[in-house]
Amino acid sequence: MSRASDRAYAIIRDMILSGDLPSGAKIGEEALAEQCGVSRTPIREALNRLEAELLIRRNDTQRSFVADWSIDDVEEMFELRGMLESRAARRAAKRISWEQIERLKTHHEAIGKAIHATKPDTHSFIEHNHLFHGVILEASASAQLTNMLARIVERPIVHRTARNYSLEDLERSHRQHGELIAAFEHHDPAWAEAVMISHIRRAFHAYANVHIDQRLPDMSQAAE
Amino acid sequence: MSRASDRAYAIIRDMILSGDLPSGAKIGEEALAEQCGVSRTPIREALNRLEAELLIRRNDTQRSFVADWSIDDVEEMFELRGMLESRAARRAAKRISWEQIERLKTHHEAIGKAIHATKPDTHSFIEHNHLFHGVILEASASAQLTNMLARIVERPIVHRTARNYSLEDLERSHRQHGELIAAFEHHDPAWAEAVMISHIRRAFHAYANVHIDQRLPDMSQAAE
DNA sequence: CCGAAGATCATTGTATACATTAGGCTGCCA
DNA sequence: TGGCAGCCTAATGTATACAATGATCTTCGG
Repeated sequence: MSRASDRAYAIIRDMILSGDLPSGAKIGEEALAEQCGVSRTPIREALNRLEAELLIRRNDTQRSFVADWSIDDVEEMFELRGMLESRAARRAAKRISWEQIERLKTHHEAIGKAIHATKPDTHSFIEHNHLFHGVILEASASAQLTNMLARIVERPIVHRTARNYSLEDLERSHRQHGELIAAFEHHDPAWAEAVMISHIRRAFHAYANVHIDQRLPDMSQAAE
Repeated sequence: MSRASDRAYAIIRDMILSGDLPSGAKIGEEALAEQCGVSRTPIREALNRLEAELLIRRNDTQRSFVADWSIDDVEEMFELRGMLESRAARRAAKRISWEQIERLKTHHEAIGKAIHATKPDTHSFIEHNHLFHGVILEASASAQLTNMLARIVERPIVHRTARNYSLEDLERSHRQHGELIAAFEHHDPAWAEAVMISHIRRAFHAYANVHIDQRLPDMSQAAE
């Protein structure tokens, strides 16, 4: 997209993700325009995008606020992501090319290095993890899945999840990626789908354990 | 949303749905502004919304075109809709109130009347069908499901599907709605989910039979 | 003293003018 | 004659000014 509105989008999103703009905070277009150094026009475009991604809510009179995510929202988000990503994996398994599998392996190795550095390189992990899933989405060849998942993956929780992974979590995630690659090499949709479901659900529980010690959600309903 | 940008959105969407703007047609902001009687600013907002709904595509240089939907895209759309709506139905079954069930019954009756009028009232059918599914979405109490389905339901194919329903299709749809209400009255998530899946898949096949006589898609893979 | 109504202020919606950039046309050169 | 280069045109991106609308504060009446 355009330069200014993209910058504004990135800046505002980071302000929300970093907690600089706390949940429920009022968002004024003019104030943001000043902070971002652009006019209100690109700010408005950025706010529309952020609203579509549910990072921002608007009250009945179009005033914007930072959305607050309850634990139930987070759980629902992970489940939707699981549905969509597993479906993408199934489609990808039928269509993925050897070139795409090679790229998966490249990111897979990079993640391995990031984990086993003297100190785990979380930033590199997140980066290549994102690219890894991006290749699968590309291989799924579904504009609609891509469209929907794009809105989910950039959300606060997904970022904070990986940041709080233990070494064990990181290694488990890495192993699951390896399993996904194997499923793709065999072009086995059911296998890829199953691994992906497991992968996302594991991520949810890693998040839940860190962020809500007091409440272990009853998964018997949700996970079924 | 705002008055002018909403009107612009509705006008442009109708131009696409009616085929006035055919697939692949170039979309110029200024030309549309003139046709809609507003300035480019609300037009741009409308185009962003339509792009998010995949009714419009943008090339690498931000120029807009009417998206073309292949039969595979349509199939994928129905499957995504099935996933999301069945999930909404499951959630709704756990949470739906008697007041909401009453509203479902109201729309159910209205649909019945629309079907059995001297000449089936397609417009009324579509309207109350939309409201019926809207109540379920409301009862699901998931902002994220609502958000995602809102983008899908307004798409060209969904509209054209009902328009081409035979009397038999209409009655079958009506019966399935009745079944859904029963599932909700018993607060049975599995039942509601199953009926909804069947409901959406039936809609897909009704669409496919009308629009592609030449190719009956191999559902063994997709439906699975 | 409390409540309601009106005015003022703040914020968002729209229009227009300007900047920037991609695409195309024409003319020159090989 | 074909291809490339530079200008020209058209379309999008951004800023700013203005309009409309909702919120808040003040004041007047009960």
